[in-house]
Amino acid sequence: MDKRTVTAGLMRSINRTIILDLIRTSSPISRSQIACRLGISMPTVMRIVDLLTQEDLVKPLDCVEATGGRPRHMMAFNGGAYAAIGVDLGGSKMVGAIADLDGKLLHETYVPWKDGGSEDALAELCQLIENLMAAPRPADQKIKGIGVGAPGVTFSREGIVSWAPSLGWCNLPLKAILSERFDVPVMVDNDVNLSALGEYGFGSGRGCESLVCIAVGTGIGAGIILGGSPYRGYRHSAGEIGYLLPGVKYLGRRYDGFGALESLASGTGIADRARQLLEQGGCLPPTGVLDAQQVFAAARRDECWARQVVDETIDYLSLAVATVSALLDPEIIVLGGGVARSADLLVEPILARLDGVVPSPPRLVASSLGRRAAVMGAIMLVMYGTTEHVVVNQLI
Amino acid sequence: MDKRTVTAGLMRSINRTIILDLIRTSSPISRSQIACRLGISMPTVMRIVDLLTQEDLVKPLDCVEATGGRPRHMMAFNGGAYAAIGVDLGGSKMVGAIADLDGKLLHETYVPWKDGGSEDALAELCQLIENLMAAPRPADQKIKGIGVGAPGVTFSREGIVSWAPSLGWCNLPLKAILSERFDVPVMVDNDVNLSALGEYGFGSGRGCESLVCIAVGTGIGAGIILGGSPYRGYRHSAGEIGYLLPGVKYLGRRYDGFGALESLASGTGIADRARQLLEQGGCLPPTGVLDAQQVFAAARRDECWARQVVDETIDYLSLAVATVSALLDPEIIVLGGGVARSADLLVEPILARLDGVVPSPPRLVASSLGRRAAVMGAIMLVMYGTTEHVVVNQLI
DNA sequence: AATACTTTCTAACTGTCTGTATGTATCCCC
DNA sequence: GGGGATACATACAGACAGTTAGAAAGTATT
Repeated sequence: MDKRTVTAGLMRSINRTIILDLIRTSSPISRSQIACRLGISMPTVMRIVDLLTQEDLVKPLDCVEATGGRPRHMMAFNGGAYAAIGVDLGGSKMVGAIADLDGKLLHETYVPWKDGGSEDALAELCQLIENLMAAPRPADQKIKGIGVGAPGVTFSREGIVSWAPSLGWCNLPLKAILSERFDVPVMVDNDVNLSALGEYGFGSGRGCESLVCIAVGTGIGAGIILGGSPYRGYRHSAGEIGYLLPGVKYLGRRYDGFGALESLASGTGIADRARQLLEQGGCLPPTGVLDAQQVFAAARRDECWARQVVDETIDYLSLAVATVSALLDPEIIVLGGGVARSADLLVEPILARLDGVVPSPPRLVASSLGRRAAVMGAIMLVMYGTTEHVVVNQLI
Repeated sequence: MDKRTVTAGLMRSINRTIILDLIRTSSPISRSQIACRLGISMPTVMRIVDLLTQEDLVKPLDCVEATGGRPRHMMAFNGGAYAAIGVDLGGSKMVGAIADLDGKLLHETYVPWKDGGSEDALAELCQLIENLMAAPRPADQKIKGIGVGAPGVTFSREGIVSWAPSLGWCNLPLKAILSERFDVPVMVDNDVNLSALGEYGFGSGRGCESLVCIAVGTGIGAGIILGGSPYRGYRHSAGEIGYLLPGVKYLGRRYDGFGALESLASGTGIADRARQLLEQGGCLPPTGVLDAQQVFAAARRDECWARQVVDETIDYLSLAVATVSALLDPEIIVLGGGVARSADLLVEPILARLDGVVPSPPRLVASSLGRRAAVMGAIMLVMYGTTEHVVVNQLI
């Protein structure tokens, strides 16, 4: 595909993007500060900030700052003027929220999944969106759009969910369907990419240049943000670290739908390993069914079998973190997904195991958004996607 | 760091970059075709192509193409007008070349490394460059610059080799030294990044959007090209796949200077494993010393011990390829480095092992530039680095 | 308190670049 | 040789960022 040529209009879009991002991350800030910080002339800043103010994306504050000369009039990002709807279609649940562009939650819903076919999932999604739209919020607040994260392969540019087995969706043109029905812009992406975007915009990775979010839940996946932009790969399957191989002996098999690493270290894998260990030892699992949460709880109580399962989990996750660090060297690695609720048991031991193992040890932190990460990422996706968000890059 | 704002001048640079790249990859091409292909107006194409012609980067051809109307005057990239010098400082050798911007080699030298200290390496490098500059070439051909690939950690923007143990260099401002001495632009980068850039520009990965070059030599490293640009990571240590861990049991150790994977599957590692196996079996290595080349040669003769070593090597490399594919999903993976001379023994078996293992199987091919990859990458680096090479990217 | 100084903000103008519109050149086909 | 088609050329208009100079609104100084 050919690169994009530039006209005066796109030049304005690029500068607008940069100024808006600066205001968003540095409010309150005055126009002269923007000019100085970006090395851009005052009139240009004036013109663009005026436009942003007209669009309600930026608002002047009352506060001024003394400088020895004429005082600065401070401006701020006006995230409250718009709301966005974000939905995270998980493997076993659906989390939806409506929030303003500052990331302030206005309303949130959580719907556990009834196991149904494709039609049902779509109908429930529409119902959820309708409920969120009806939630009470400031009278003059407009809706910017809807962002949806789907568990599977997505073509985010086209807005198509190409393959989401847990929903029974195949080549579903979700963007077309939803934007037709709700008459607002709709953005679609992979749920793990959205988690990464959420952490990048509102969570542990705020202000970072590059970030990888390792989401450990039903499966394991990684969302990759490089230079502020989600990296999706040539065949839309970057970040599929559930398919990493924790050893040569995992080579000779087929992994259809579930990868080698995730069959060991995902929530499901943790529970499986615990069950096996207990059965081996002659004990029955505590309550018949057993999930990762219970394993971690038992490990906190220092039960021997659970400690062993958790230790092995730490080993496997260390492998994943080492891989990401050695290959991509991101500024920060965020541990997310359901298992991240037990991140306090994981982060330090993983870092300890990586000492001396990888060339430059990563910053590894727990998700600060928890199960809301993908939803917040969807808000971010809408914010970026509804205005031309474009930057220049120096090759080399 | 703040993103870059745009003025009319940078707008011109961007469009210039895109037009030049199109001419380079699609010569011969007419100006009207460029306008049509890029969706840009004719006058703009005219103006920029005129400038490029004045700079001698583009030349009009005599040939015309009938169209039913006024025939197209074809233009072509004029790579022959400039030469660039590329040097690949390997762990055990120094390869240098002078080539024109089409990638046509004019002269090449190969200097095996005498083991000396920092001063020696630099002096020999300077000598090599001087020899290359003195090589006979077309009279009117100007020299665009010098590109150097160093085996270690480099800060390519600053032109500093921060840590190259095999040369004894630490924080050496190579760019400053060489550009002072030779009075031409100098670019510095990691040798593996340059191999990737070479394959991307002139080798197996020509025209690809993203590429990972896995270089298996004394060590193992990967060069990563995403969106036409080398990706180097936040701490300049992306692509260090020599440090991948082929199993949980490799966790509890320290790897100083040599990673887990490369101690098994690099040229050195292959020789080590072969030696161990032979000693175990009571045989002595054929000639006392033993290197990877000999192991592959023996495997071709179907000697049992060598087949086993090669099979294990294939397993380890499959792990590396699977990792790259699962995490980055590049358009193409190129197998390079010294071991790639035996790529015919490796590529097919690796692909076979990956069938059903990774979500979307990669295109895996052998390097087509061989030991010249990094040198050609250096040429590429000079070509990109000496003119403002800049593009726009849509975030999201 | 009046003045000088400093910094922010505003307005008019200039320069650069791309696009549009129109004109010209050069072929093929009849 | 004329009509049609396509490529190339030129003149002008529009959009945008930068420059310059000046007004506004404070603080420091005398």
